[in-house]
Amino acid sequence: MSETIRTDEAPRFRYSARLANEIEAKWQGYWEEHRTFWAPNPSGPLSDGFEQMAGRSKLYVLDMFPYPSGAGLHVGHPLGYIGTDVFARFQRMNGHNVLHAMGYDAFGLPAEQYAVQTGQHPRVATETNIENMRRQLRALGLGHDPRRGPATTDVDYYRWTQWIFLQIFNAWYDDAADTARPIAELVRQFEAGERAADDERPWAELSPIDRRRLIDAYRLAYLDEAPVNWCPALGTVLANEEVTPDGRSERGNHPVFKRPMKQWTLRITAYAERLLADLDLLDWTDSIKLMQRNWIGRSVGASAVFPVEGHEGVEIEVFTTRPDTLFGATYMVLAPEHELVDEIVPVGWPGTTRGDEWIETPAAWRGIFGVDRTPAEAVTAYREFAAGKTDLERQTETREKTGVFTGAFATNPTNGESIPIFIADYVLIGYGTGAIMAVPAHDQRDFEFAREVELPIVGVVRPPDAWLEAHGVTADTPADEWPEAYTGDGIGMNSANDDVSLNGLETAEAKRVIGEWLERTGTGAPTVTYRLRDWLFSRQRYWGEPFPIVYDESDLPIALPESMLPVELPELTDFEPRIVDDDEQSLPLPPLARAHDWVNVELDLGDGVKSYRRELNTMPQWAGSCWYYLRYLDPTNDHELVGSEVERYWTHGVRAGGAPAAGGVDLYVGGVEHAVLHLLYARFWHKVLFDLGHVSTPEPFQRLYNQGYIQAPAFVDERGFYVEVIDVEERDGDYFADGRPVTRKDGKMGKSLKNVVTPDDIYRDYGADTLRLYEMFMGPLDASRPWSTTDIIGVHRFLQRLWRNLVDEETGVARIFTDPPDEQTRRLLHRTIAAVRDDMASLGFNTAIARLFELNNRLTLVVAEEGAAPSEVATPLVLMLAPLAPHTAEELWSRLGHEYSLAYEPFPVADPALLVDEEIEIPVQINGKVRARIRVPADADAATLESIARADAKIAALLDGASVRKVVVVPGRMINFVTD
RNA sequence: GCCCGGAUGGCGGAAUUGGCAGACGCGACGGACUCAAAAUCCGUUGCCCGCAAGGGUGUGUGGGUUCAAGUCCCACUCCGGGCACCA
Repeated sequence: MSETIRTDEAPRFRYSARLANEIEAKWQGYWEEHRTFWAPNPSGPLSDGFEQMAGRSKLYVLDMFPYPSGAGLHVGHPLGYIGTDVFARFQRMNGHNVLHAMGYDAFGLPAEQYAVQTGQHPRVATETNIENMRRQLRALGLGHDPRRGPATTDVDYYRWTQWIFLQIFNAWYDDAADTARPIAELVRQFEAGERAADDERPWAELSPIDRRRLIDAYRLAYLDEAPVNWCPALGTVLANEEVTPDGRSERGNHPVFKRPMKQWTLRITAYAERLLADLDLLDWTDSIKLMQRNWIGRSVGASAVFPVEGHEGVEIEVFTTRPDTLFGATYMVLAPEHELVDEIVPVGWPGTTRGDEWIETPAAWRGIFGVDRTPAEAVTAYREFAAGKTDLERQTETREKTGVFTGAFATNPTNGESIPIFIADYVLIGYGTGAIMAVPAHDQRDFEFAREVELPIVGVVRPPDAWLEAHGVTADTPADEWPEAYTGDGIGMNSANDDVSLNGLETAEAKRVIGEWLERTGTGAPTVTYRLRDWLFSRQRYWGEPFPIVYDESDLPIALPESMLPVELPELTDFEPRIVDDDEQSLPLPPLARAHDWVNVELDLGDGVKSYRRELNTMPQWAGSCWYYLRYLDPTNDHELVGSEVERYWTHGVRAGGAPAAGGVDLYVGGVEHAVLHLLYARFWHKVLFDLGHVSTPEPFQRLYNQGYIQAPAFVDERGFYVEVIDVEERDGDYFADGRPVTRKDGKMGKSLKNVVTPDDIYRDYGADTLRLYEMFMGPLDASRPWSTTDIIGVHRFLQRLWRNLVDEETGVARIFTDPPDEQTRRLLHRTIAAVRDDMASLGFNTAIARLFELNNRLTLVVAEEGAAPSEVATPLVLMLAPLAPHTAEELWSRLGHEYSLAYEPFPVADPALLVDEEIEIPVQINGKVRARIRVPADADAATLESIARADAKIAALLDGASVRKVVVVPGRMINFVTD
């Protein structure tokens, strides 16, 4: 139910929704007309007015790129946008040249899916949605620079997205220099013989095709045939980051399958170490840094090579974090998909030795599908079993270890032991080398598998006595009688050969010694491995950026020259992704394949006009959002991504306290859901651009702030379905919809929970300033909090009272007197200014607003007495209100007699002399309990305070007869008498 | 399972380095204005005992450090988030 204000009876100039709407429309028009929020660049077409900014320091405030949804905004969306706007306006008043703008991340699935359903071009829906969102955001009074709001779908924009892709494609990572370099430098190194192909063949002996293959393998963007996340329901492949832990698509929650496919991949892993290390330069919350660290997943250990017996030159490389346990490796495990498996599987089962005894392959080794199969059959059966497991089954399963013997053996390089090679699905193809050495005594998974399959367990680290005791064993108990693996550190044992001994060494020392030995003997080396995988970068969609890539008859990719950009999306009428066949193994057929005239082109790429085939995939939605913050800086530049002077001006590092600054955006506000995906991808692209000299800072976002979500009451009926919140009524604490009981189940506001409140409703009932103020007042910006329509009235009343304190409700004329206010009011004013300044600087808008409430409450008393407000209070109060409720503040400012906008008026500064009181009240405690309060001079010393306290009648009475053991006096704070 | 957050009145939330718990707002209650209602204005409002003065108690639970703990330490409960067979 809306709070309808009976405007017909209210005074003409009472602050009501009607008046607020009038004021808001007026000032939104004014700001637009006067270009109030145009932030001038130091040079170039957007530099008009830069001289007037001389002496001001720059500030770049940024919101995460919004997707223009067809549903329009609900009140949860603009929370962060309001926060950045308040901060930007505050800092503008503090003398900064503030850049604040908003564009649209407009490629992507929803528009395309809508297009598939309706046959309407996605551009149409996208443009309508952007228009609607612009309207809703404009009504909020956000102070954006309207010249800087590109959409990723603009040809002028995606031309540069394609250009960045070309930079990435035409670069390689120079590990020695730890930087990306133009690919031409690599070609030159090969030509000059400074570098040879992996197979040692000299450049001169390579065919042109082989040369291209060789170079392509170094590029930061490369085609890779690898198992990828294939989502048939979406008709596309997905990046690892877009797949949920239970193996479903993050968008739409559809099942995702692993399929080998040839796809574009970006070499983000080359940057793993820098992405990790440079987190230290950033002012981000620890939790976001931690999520990035976890995603990158650095782990330190060693690689080791195990020769496969009977196969000359065939080796299995493993990674281990516990190289000190190498002597305890009693078997190996390959991931079922490992490429060596087929090569090493023998025709028949071999025998093996156990102690001195020669035995046939034990039944337990041959797998769970019967013992009468050949090794090849057993391997095939196991692979089918493993691949058939859905990810959900893997979740719910008790994680019982299964696996099968390949029939092959490897040699443990430390002790020469012959150890069997298994495949098992507890080893993942996607991590490390997809193969492990198994040390069952010191790894719980290996231990469980060894128990299951009857493999030997040899202890090589002596556990501490406490562990032995807790597990009911002694130091003499063989490891295969332990109840579980010992995975901690300890003293090495059973670990010596003629060349090296780890016996008696602490774990850390043993790791060092064996690392040296591995390196010396060429059987391995200390290594660092990352969990991060390269970024799968192609999608089988229509509504995305086409790749600036063509293929010739060799099927190898060829980058188009910059001069051929943009590669525009061809017009289609059917946008649906298809699959080649209707079975499980089906392959995606991108919609662009149907644009035959576009796909097959005649081009002159330097050696005459020839026929080429265009790349059919498009880029993922992340592509456009990886770099938009750079385009905001120089949106009209048609010969550069961003002009370097402009780029340096807006992104040079400023960090308080002299700590090393990463530079980039000064304040970046957005939801925590982008903690890994967008923020990792954007950092990666930025670093590539940095390495190649296109940007001047190593990081894109100096300070990141995660705003919370607006939650809202939601209700489910007996069947568990959500019901529209508007249909729910409350009776004595119970809830009913259409007379049926429903249960309250709050959650993030959104269409799916049917609990959406739109900003348009709130504008209508209260005005945009009330909405802004309410969202900022609800709680700290970084916390999620429940929307409460009843609470809004509080901030609306505040605006109404403040307005009434300054303006006659009947005539609209300001009621101001110029005499100074009383001393108490003046002191409160200056305390308020000091507190509001601090709060706004630290984004503590909720407490800043509370302070303004207090000052206004005081002003109400003054006005009641005097009939008008002292201008010495009114003026700073309006200025302090301006960032939060800009329309109302502008209107008051103008009614106070000012001709121009207050957007660049200096924010009030407190007089320090008025912040200190001469006399203060402090509590007097007896044994920690407050028994009295005394008024004392603010600078009274401890002795004075004690004597004043003792003189207090009540304290004197309570202390009478008690023996005071101790007196704690904190001058300016409190006094505590401790008695026996 | 591992790693991060968090828990304060009926509700949203305030509380520098340990120093008066509950700022500010909502709601509720009482009053003024009104024929009446809404709006507006004034007052009260953590809980318990008490007519009152006043006293007791109180920041998820249990313990500890301290003259003093929402804040620090230990153990736990619940809620939210991230990761998860990561070698």
